Amino acid sequence: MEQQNFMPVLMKKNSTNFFYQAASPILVAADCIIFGFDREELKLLLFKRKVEPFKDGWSVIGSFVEPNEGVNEAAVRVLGEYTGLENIFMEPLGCYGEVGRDPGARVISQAFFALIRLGEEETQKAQTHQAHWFGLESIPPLILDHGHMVHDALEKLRRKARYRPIGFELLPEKFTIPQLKKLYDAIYQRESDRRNFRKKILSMDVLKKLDEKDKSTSRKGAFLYKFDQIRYKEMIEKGIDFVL
Amino acid sequence: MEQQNFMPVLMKKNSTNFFYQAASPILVAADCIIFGFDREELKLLLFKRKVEPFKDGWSVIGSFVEPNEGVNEAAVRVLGEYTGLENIFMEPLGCYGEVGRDPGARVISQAFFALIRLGEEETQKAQTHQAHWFGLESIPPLILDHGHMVHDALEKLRRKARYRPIGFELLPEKFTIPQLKKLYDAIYQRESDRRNFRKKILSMDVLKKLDEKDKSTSRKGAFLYKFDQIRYKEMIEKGIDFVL
DNA sequence: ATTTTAAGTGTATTTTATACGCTTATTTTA
DNA sequence: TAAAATAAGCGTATAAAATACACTTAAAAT
Repeated sequence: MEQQNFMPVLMKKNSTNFFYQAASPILVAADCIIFGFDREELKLLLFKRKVEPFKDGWSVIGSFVEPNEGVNEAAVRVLGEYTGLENIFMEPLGCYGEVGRDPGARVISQAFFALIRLGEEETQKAQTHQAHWFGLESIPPLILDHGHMVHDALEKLRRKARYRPIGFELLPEKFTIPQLKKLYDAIYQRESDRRNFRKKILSMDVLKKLDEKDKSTSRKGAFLYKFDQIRYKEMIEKGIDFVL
Repeated sequence: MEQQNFMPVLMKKNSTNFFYQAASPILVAADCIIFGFDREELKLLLFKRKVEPFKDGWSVIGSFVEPNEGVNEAAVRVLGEYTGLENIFMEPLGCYGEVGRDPGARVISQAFFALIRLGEEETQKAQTHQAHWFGLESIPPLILDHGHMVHDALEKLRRKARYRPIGFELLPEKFTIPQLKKLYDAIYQRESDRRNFRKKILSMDVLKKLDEKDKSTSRKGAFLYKFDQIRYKEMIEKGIDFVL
């Protein structure tokens, strides 16, 4: 935390390595765009910034990368700090590196996007961190280029969800086919055919049917399924596409 | 180039902004994985590193990001410095940010991949910079995590080429359908059906047929085509997929 | 004139996507 | 307690796309 922190990254300060000596260190941030699904709606986690500039503006969560942690590690740390969750699906979104993007300093941000299943606890926990889950339709203006990041994240989520079953990251371990359909319809903001959706997902053979039913949304009840990871890996190895 | 370069990124050195003050700047590099196509084979541009550590090892081209340039700008500069080319197709690949990835210092690398049409000049020019074009089958061991970057770049190229016509970036303005097929077969390392390939690409209606023929590869000669950018943009807007 | 070869055309078959009617299990209500 | 209502689930018919492969053509080489 002291001033000396500005330099330790340069281990060979007085070496003859011209290129490394001439280089200028820059602040690097890891920002996480976090999506959640509460079985009804796709949501985005935002929080009220505590520091200037743009204090009290809405932003995605993030932190500067420490000298002794990798960029991915920093993202995992950030996610843990704000949500208390570990082992969350997360992957890199991109680098935001314009010179003037942060008036506070020259900061480069590596953005990530993460997917979370929302239960009661998660929604509650958000409150305690001055954070809030927003429906996709009601996202407030964001600071810096965070609006841009969120836009890119949504696009990536849509693209990604087509050929990797990341949708499953947003559902509980056991889920029904109508629930899965609802999620995909939320991601793509469309209304797909119930019967064809079922046919397609079942034909992929990556779902394990359970004997239990979920009766929360209909009188008849819908059978619960689990995602079959082993079968999915086989599919990928054989080069079969997963397109929903 | 002087020592003062270490600090200017922090504009508010003595402000009350705790977070920014506590943050540790890090070296940021922009690295470019450059693919080229010489009408026969897909190739990768590598060069012999001039500085320690790993002097004389093969690496992709790159440079540290300057305080007064964006990360993307840095990539464009690097590409220009090494190839003399501008307006090249390039897009971000990802961030490589492990703590120990570069023993010379804590360096985070933002990687990009670029596509270049290879003529005589380009191949010659490479020589002058201690650079060399390698066929994909004969890539030498690379320094640091550059092998990893190249692997990722190839994967991304393959994925990307399926639904964006980036293949056209690798061909001259006028090209024949057999040439285009050869390129896609090189990217995917397969042998697709000549007739079906033609049918598919023509059905997309993004090629403008010219009256000229290219006779360099057959007695009969093959008609030359141009890529119809306007038509392509229309397609994208209508949400039509481009899959080869 | 005949052969050779890549380029180009056409067609038949299989696979996949889409549209949509019908049945089922269960709860509500009449 | 029978009828109505509804989400879940099943099946089938049609359209579109992918694949396989036979055939024709243009021009140079023999």
